[in-house]
Amino acid sequence: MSRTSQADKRRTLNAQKITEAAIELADSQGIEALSMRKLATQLGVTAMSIYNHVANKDDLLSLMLDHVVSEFERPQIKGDWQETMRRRAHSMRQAFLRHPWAPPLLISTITNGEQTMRDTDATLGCLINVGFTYATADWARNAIDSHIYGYTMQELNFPVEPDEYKAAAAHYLPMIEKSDFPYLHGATLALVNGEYDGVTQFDFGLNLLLEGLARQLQSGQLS
Amino acid sequence: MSRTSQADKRRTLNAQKITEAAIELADSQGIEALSMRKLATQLGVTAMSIYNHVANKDDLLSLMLDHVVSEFERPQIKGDWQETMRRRAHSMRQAFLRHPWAPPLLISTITNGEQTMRDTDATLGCLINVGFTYATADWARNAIDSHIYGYTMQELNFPVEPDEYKAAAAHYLPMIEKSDFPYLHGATLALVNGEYDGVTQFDFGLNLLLEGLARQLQSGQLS
DNA sequence: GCCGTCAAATATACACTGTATACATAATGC
DNA sequence: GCATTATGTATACAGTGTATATTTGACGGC
Repeated sequence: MSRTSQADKRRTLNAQKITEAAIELADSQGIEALSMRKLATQLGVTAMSIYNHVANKDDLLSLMLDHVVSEFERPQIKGDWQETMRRRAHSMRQAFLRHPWAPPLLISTITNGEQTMRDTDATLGCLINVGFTYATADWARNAIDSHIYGYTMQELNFPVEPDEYKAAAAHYLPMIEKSDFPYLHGATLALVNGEYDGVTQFDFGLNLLLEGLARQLQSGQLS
Repeated sequence: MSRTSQADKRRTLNAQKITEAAIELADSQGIEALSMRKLATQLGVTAMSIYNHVANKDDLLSLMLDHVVSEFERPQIKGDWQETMRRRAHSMRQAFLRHPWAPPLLISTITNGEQTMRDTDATLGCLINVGFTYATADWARNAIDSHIYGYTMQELNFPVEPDEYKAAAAHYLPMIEKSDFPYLHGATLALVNGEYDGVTQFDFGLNLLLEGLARQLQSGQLS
């Protein structure tokens, strides 16, 4: 038994297990709670053991991010490009809601891993396949991703359930002087009175982009 | 002289000076270099002195962010709403290029200061004034801001000057296997060959949004 | 001019961070 | 079975935010 318990203590660690435990910790406790010592404790090991499998914390974060990217739905090259882009966008938003620490890091990290390259390749491929040029496919991907990241980060910033909006608005209303902020006051009041449910729509902005792209593509401005 | 130098050491600090020094430090050295001790040194004072004027580091960051927001061009309620939105968007991007640490914090911070409220109020006001409802104005602002934040953060993530794109692409090309990433490889090659300058366009995505909004507004879908 | 009061600057300390370095130990190749 | 190598550990260091206690200097009333 001493032998097995000792054996258990050896060769149990690897980069994948570390990455998974780190993601779980960041998901449940927040990214600021992810320290090498806490992660090591979670893994039943000392902090320095981790460094036998990952170069440093930045390296670990890259592994975590690449895993998140692997959860994006990979575009099919053939098929309805608008629907493909929509499915990818929705899967990205869902992944970000599961891993709220990811978007700021992902968008601010230069060194991207293999999954990121696969995602970019498939996304560009889908667009190029329907007539976009390298340049316009890049512009389109850039605009779509801007919306996905920007929208989701705003959404994560204000984590209020649809049925709580009214209460949240009522809470903030007294701080918003009508004379100073007439429109903001009116908007908040509309929320309190139930004239507007406060739910912004991910698809609203996404559709504006996709419809605009489709129109420009059809009129030959993008090919 | 001892009196004046001593007097200089007293009553010289206030929240505004601290905020300005902190912004300067973050702009020049990066947000990760902004520590209370370094900031104190910059101000010729000890770290704990700062706490006589700001509650804690989070409070300081809020002050810094509100200053950044004050650099946004405040929408006029009357006037061409598309042009107003465009001017605001451009001024925001410029502010973010000056203060690259700001976007992730600004988009992830719940407690927003007075300047943020002024910006939101004026933006909603401009839209409501031309026929948007509280709901559709909120959707529009949300979509536009998503693009501004998302685009700028992507841009900051890849800080390559236009004339360096070719060299950067040539550097990355060997890492991108043609068989694994055909489209990414092709796009990078197009950059190396000068067929595409690599400059994505802030206005490309912004125009898609504004034109789509204008069309929907005109057809009565937003009022 | 002096002196008590009070605000502002400081000194010290604590718990926590990432990680360099040196070492111990268990698994593997010959 | 033994040397090598891989993996986990112990210790230490510089740096972080900030709580607490203390000193210091400016100002109002006499």
